[in-house]
Amino acid sequence: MQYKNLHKWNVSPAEAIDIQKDLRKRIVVSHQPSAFKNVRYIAGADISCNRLSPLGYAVVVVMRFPDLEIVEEKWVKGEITFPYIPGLLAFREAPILLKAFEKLTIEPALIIFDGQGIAHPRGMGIASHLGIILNKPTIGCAKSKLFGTYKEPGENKGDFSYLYDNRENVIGAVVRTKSNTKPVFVSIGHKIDLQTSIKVIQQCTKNYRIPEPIRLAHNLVNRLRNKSSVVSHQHSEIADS
DNA sequence: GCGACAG
DNA sequence: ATCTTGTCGC
Repeated sequence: MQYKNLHKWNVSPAEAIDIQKDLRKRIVVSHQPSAFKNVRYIAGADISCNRLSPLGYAVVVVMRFPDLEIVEEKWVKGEITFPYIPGLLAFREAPILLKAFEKLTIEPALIIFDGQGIAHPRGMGIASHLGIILNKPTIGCAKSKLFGTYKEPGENKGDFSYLYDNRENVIGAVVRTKSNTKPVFVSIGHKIDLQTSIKVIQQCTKNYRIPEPIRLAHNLVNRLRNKSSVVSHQHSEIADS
């Protein structure tokens, strides 16, 4: 999968904020839900990092839609250097995620990210940021809130409420993907509308709170990290003995 | 000054 | 996110 480098990543937090403010103007908000009637492939992406080393993994899983069969999985191992700073998640995760996207041979019509889209202090969460760079429709689906106010949605699967910024604008939705379970925070990433985003998230959710594309990406990234920790443990045992 | 704060 | 033990519910 191809993309254009729009800016550098090894920047200071202040420079990162300037980049986000600049990219904000380039978000495309779609108003045509019907445009996704013939979606064939949906991707989910996630990373995993070790507390002790800068080495981490990134995974992209592509699934056929709407049957959600896995059609491609790509992963990379690499350094994750930028620290986690609320509001600057993309600067930590995007560089290694892009390396995984480079390996994709199947072009997904839509990508779901584990994090916010426009439901962000500067309207530039990781889903919007990577949507612009990859030039693809994207959705942000986070496990918790970063920004905005909302009322708790109903307790049944399918119930949702809206997320608002401090001027009463709708910036996302709080969606109950599983009954009696914490909701997820859905927002537009790029080139999509909120109604479609909610619908896609619901159609990608089976028996778990987290929609399948990012749930499986998360699973794989953790399997990779655990596998490598077993190997290094064996090495240390050999060294100790 | 204080609380909130994706992963 | 990661680490980490038991515990509550479907």
